[in-house]
Amino acid sequence: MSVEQLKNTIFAKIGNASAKAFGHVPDALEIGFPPNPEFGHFAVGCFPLAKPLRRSPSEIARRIAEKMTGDEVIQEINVAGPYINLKVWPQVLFGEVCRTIFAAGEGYGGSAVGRGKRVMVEYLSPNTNKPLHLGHLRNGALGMSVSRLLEATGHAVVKANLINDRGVHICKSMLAWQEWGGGSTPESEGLKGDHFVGRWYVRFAQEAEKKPALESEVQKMLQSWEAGDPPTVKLWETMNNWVYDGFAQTYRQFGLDFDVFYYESDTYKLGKDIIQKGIETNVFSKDKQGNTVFHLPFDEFGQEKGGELKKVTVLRPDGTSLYITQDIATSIVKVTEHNLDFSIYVVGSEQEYHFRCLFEILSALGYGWAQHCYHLSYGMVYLPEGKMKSREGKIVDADDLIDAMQVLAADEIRQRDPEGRLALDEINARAEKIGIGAIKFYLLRVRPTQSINFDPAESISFDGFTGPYCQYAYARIFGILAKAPPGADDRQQAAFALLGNPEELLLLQKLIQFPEEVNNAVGEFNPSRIALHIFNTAKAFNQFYNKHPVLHAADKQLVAARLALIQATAIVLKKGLHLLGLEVLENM
RNA sequence: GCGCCUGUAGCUCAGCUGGAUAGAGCAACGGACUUCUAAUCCGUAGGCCGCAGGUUCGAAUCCUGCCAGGCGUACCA
Repeated sequence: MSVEQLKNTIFAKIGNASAKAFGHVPDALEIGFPPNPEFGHFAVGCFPLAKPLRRSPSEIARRIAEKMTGDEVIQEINVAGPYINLKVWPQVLFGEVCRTIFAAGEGYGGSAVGRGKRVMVEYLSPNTNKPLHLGHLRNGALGMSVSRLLEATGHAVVKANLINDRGVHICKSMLAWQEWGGGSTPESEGLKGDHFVGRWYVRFAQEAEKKPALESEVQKMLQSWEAGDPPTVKLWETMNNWVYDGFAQTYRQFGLDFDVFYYESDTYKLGKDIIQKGIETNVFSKDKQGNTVFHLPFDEFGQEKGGELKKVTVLRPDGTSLYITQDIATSIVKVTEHNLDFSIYVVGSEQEYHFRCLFEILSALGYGWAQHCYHLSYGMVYLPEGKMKSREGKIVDADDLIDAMQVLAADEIRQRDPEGRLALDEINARAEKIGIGAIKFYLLRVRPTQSINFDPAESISFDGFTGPYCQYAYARIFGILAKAPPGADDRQQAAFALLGNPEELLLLQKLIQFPEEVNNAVGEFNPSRIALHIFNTAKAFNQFYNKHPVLHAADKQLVAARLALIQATAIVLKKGLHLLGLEVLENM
């Protein structure tokens, strides 16, 4: 009997009793958990029956419960006001839940709701003129987690990275390096490629302040690039490749991966072609200044103060393309190349208007799939004044933060290893999982719409509602399993009837709820639900751990039952952390 | 001005498809390691759920108005 079947059994029983009491079989009841495990294991509120039966929820609960008796599944039935609280025999409750989890393994919590659906998650989307920063890390953590959530629910996921590799900002670092670089390279300077290029971008800004004429030189360089001037294109390729090498290192370290890369240098021309065709079909028109524009429908966008329809410019008078021009093309390429059922864009909330316009234009161009495009918008990451400034300006550099977190984690590990038994490799391997886990968890633990006030002290904490706290619970379980004598976890020996104290019940409740939370998280594209639930699971385990021995429990059957319970817990913790992009450790 | 988001404990946030006494982490204070890793656990304290109306048997949750902050408001990305 699975957890689902257990719930169905309860529904059936209540349905029967309701039929006896009122001649009415309810269809809208929901099963939940009582606030206090002592009330029971499951709770059913009778509010939805109040209207059809025209009686108070309390009376309904009382009269239904009167018609119910215990059986081989239900141990006890209690009424508390409008709630029917049920206790299930512990051997059934713990036994069935553990068996369900073991049978599903790391598939526990997943489902097949997305089977046959192909979905693209575009995320990160950096510019190639400077290194990644904290905002990119939030984007990356979100994109990766949402991808894994979709995979866990049966979707075929294509992870995409859209690289903004052309434009005047790219030319700035090119020009600066050409002028003052003196042939230096990332190798010669011992710098990551993206940091090296970013340095020239900053240099340009400094020089341009002194000498404004540089701005027009950059424009000239952009024109050379668009004209395909070989030396300019060569320079562009060289510097972009340096950046890609640097990004690749950061992706690898932060655990981000992609199935496909799109480059705006590839799509911006296609964008122009699509606009041309759209002009012929009257989707676009020219305004007085010579811009090619799209008029936004009044119903959804309203109008300008002057009473005219709002409009989006899709081509400048000189025929050069804009951000949205390229995005129109990329959106179309994505769908046609990958036959998508759904296309997700993980991009900050400051671009909400942009995406509303983009999807509107795609619709107007006749692409019905535009309604299956979704902008996964997330809030900004704000920095406290004056803190964590890097030399390059008021940003938190992604690589610096990752390094700093690993150093802190390594310090913590050494504190726990005063005799210096651990090899340096082992310390570093653990520090990487812990440090990166801390960052990802910190960025994912609030819902995407919330902006994050980056608090350096809190972000580096390993206590409380953090990734390392959850990882530690897993490591503790592993520690117990490693010390268990051979055969101690023989499940034939496990007497689940001996389980049922409040700590065990709370822990079990978290294991039962996990699949539902995965479902909610996917439905809302909201990994924070997983973060919260995994934290609560880890906390429930720690509470149990602190109060009840596992290996030293009174008898073998109890040891085996508790081992099964914590093995099931380990599966849920690992799976949940995986959905957030965190790795587990067997020792911390 | 208009649009979207946010406002819950000193701080950071859950709860927002209405239901059992509003929860958690951090910070503060007090406890628990000869016992499966104390990166842990237990306890204390801390709240006109931004304000005002309305709907409801019942509102942090839904509706209206207002206040405060953030983002956006298109020829930047």
